[in-house]
Amino acid sequence: MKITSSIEYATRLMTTLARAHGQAPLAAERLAASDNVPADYVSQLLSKLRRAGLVVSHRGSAGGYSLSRPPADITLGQVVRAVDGDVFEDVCERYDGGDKDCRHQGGCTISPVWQRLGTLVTSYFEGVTLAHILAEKPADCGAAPAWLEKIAPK
Amino acid sequence: MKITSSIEYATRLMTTLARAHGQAPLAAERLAASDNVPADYVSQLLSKLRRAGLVVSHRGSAGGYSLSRPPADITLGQVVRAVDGDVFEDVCERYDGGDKDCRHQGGCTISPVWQRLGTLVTSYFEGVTLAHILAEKPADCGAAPAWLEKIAPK
DNA sequence: CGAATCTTGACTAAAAAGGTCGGGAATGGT
DNA sequence: ACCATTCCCGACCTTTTTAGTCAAGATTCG
Repeated sequence: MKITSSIEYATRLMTTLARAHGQAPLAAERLAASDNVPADYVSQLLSKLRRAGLVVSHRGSAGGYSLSRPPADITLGQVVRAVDGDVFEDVCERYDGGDKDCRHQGGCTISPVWQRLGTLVTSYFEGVTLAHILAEKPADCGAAPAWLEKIAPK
Repeated sequence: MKITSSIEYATRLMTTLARAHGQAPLAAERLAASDNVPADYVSQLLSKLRRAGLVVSHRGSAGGYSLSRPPADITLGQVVRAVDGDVFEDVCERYDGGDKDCRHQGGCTISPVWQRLGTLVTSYFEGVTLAHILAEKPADCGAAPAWLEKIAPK
């Protein structure tokens, strides 16, 4: 299980856009450079983010992208769904387990485990907004900022 | 993000073995048939599970596999690690984000989000044992059994 | 008009997932 | 001792997904 590059990249782009919220739009090429993402790939991701309604674009010189709404109103879940489809794919639909082990037969003790994990991950993503990410001061990887404690207490 | 077939299959196999714990070993071929997993694939998975010390094998006729310890002492995390390596891959190691966005530069506001998700998923997997899965009566997919509430309250 | 910028879809290369195959090495029953 | 049964292991193959590239076209601003 892992975070794909699409998700990583899109999150970086959105974070950078969030930082520039209220200011002039940022061109794809500038975003690519500042976030260290391949330029042509950025366009693709931004298009998806636009189709999902998370960013708005302006063409022409001085054009570019900006957030469609305040950082606090955009969740990571929305970003992930925009670029990668479902946050968590339903395993029961892919491997139906023949006669014994999945819901298609109505008797299944394993599925609830996957279902609940899906819920857990999905609600985690829904709980994190761009504003959360911005609010936090740069910190070493692995440090758990305070706001995360509320979403995912341990 | 999704559950791979290796994980799904391995979980089925382990659950079946757990059900037969204390009884005679089960041959790979029988396991394959009862869990509806390709036979040659099963062997591969069982070998990995054995190398990880989760099952023991017996050769010869009447041979087969059985759990190496009681179902309550085997977690899903151990199963996942046995067949798929890390439960959750560290995204920071793959995409280092150049100068700005990751720990390599010591300033990173996004990484904690992935780190915490990793922790969340990992500890979820660690919290579920084969005994938990066995204890639950067959139920429709999506139903959340009581014991899951303790591990992943919602 | 023309430069800057987005838009789209097709294309490709590399990696991972998913699965297959075959030859060999133990083991237990008879 | 023999032999069927079963595990053991690595190499191989196919398909899907991921990651990235490219080029032609459509808008917009100055």
